[in-house]
Amino acid sequence: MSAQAGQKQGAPDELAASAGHETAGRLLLAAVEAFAERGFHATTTRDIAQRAGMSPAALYIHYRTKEELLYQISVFGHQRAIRVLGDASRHGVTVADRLAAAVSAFARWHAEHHTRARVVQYELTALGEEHYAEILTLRRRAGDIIRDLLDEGTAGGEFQVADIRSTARAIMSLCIDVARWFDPAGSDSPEQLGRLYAGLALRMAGAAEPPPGFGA
Amino acid sequence: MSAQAGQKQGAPDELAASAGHETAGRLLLAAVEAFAERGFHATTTRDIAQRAGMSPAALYIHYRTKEELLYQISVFGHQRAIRVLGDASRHGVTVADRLAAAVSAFARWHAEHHTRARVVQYELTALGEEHYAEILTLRRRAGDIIRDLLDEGTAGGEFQVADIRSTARAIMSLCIDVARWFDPAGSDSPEQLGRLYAGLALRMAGAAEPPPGFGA
DNA sequence: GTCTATATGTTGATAGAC
DNA sequence: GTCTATCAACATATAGAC
Repeated sequence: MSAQAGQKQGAPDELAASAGHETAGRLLLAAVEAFAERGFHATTTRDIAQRAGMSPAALYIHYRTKEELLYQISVFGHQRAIRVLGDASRHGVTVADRLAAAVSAFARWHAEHHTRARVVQYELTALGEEHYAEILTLRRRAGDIIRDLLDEGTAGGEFQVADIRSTARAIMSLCIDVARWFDPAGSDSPEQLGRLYAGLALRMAGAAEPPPGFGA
Repeated sequence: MSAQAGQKQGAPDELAASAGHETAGRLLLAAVEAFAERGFHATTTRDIAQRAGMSPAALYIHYRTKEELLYQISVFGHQRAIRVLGDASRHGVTVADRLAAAVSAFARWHAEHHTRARVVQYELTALGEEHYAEILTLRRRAGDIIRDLLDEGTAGGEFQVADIRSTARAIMSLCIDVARWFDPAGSDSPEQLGRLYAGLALRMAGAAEPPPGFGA
């Protein structure tokens, strides 16, 4: 795969652009692919540089360490995922609509960006201590979005949830795990998956089923 | 942590025993911990040997390669998880009871054995091609257990599932992801988690809610 | 079966030319 | 800003003594 693999023609990648420098952005995309395939620790700086079409030394002009690459990917990925989740969670009149929109968007993000989601969700522990703590703060924000929706829906009688904290965690967990198994060559599109997961989340929340013919 | 970390006093570990030789078993347990902490590729044979209290060379008396250690862990772990799932799935009169039992047991296994479950579920891709294919066959069997239950319940009118294949995958996915986040120091016990997840799975399957006071 | 010692290659990161 | 060349540390796996 080339350094631009996964990059749609003419659609500038946000992650690459976030680096501020063209070469730095290319290295960032190369690192995502390498980390997703082999994991952070097993990825060599040589591999990253090679995927970006550069010499091993070039990496250190743009990033102090290999860990800094992971950190940039992690921060940006979390920010995007949380934004997608948060925006969708304000998109709807009823709480059920908003939960469905939030879950649909979050699951869909993990399917569409499954490669970088894999790095974002599974390589966290390779971060340095300070960077790790910083990311955990971001993650708490994401969990709170779902929990607030369950809180609101339960208080208003639209949802029936015995354990809000655990149920919110389960819904997040369901969406996150998409990054592990999703295969773009499989039969489900990210959109279909999002719709399906929205329905599952509503059921998990004990929301009243829509009458047949509505939704689904 | 010592090589016996996680090992309850006097309770012989099945995984260790499966090696057939005491030292080989100790190396297997050491490898599980190392792979879970750092990932397969990033784990050194020195680290494994050291955790088992042996010299680096001792590993190669019992295992030809580092990959063979992962393979043994993977086969045994999958066999156990599938057995736990399959046994529970025959435990109940109604389909709903059996689905609840299966999900409860499967989620609980991932919580109780979260360290080895992490290796089993997330280090698959580090296996050699043949070993990987072998494990995939095992995994398909696990997925089929849940799918068969959804099939049966839907045919009998007890469940309401639009997309059986995807819903079965989602239920499996929910349980598997427990290995990623479960913290034994957290507030939920594996048993509580199993109960909660059984209820969530029933809802995902569109099973009729038990009247208040029954179950939950 | 376990050890010490080591062969052979690779690693993250740097030095210095251009 | 990028390259080639390189360092010191570390990797997997093996040889041979006990």
